[in-house]
Amino acid sequence: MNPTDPLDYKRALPTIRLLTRCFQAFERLSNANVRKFGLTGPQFDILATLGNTDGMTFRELGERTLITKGTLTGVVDRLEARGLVGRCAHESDGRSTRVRLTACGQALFEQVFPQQLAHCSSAFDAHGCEELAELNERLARLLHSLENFGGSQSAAANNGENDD
Amino acid sequence: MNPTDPLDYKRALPTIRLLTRCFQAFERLSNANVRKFGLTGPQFDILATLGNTDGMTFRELGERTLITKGTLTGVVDRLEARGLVGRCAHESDGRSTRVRLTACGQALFEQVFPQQLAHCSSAFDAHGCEELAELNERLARLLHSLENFGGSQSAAANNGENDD
DNA sequence: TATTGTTATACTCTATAACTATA
DNA sequence: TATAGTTATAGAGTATAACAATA
Repeated sequence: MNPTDPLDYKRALPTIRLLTRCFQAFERLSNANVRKFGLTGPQFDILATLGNTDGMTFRELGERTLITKGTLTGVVDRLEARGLVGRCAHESDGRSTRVRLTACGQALFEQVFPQQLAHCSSAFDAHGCEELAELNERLARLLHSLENFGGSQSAAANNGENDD
Repeated sequence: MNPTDPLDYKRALPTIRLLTRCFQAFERLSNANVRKFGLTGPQFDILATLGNTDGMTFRELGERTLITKGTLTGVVDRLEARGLVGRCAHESDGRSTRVRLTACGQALFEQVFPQQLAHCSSAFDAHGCEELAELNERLARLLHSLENFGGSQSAAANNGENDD
């Protein structure tokens, strides 16, 4: 049972199942909370990515949230229609648009983000810091493999940096 | 830094980010392959869940794939329109419908499932069996917390048992 | 009354590609 | 020519709730 035996194509199956189920369980938890604020998952992602920044271009926003440009226009449209984000011209590149939170969007971000984090984090209460740290190490290694696999996959996305 | 300190609401954030990014990276990998067969993610889920079974009711299929009944009708409709699954009356309960793979669906399952598994598993090649086993242990513990959190969350789903 | 599955509604996201305007 | 973002199209999944048939 060589760990890199190409014939043993089933060895990753338990990991795949667990990863999927963990994420789905987390997402249910997360979405149920986010929807109370009238936000969808992608909308919250954008709010969280724009929070505590000067705003960013569609391209940057797309790279961070893994939403493609055509879709992003629609999602941002809906947030703009609700007065949560605004578009403004880029200072130096006439092709670019900068998206940023409005005062209203910033207020919502400040209300939702910590509350959302607290809500989701409480599901991790049974797990000590060391346990999480070890899990993180292993997930980080796996992430590296998954993102660099094949080469046809697009460059690693670097999701939001908000940590307050 | 008490591991269960309720005030430390940010301690789970790195885990949440890694879990999300791992799953997204895996899903890109998985979906890219599945789409070559003209299947969407949910459609493949259903195919994989029905494979090597006698079929099952909508309720059971919904519990395993985490797709709600209204949506499930639509997804099954599309698979049925392509001749991959069929509906038949339940033997003992007149309210129930049994969904099962057609010969054509079974053939597609046998073609796609192992190939998909091999495709996805190769992204795990750099990880030894012991490393995966430890990751699995930790994910299983986390899954238990996530699925049992709050109590308002529905019972744990038990995704497919296909392992061939 | 409760459950199974269908139907209906309305929306959000997705993939894809053509298009514009700038660079 | 290449890039940034918009528009158009067509579909597919989602949440929600009302509904019919059966238990």
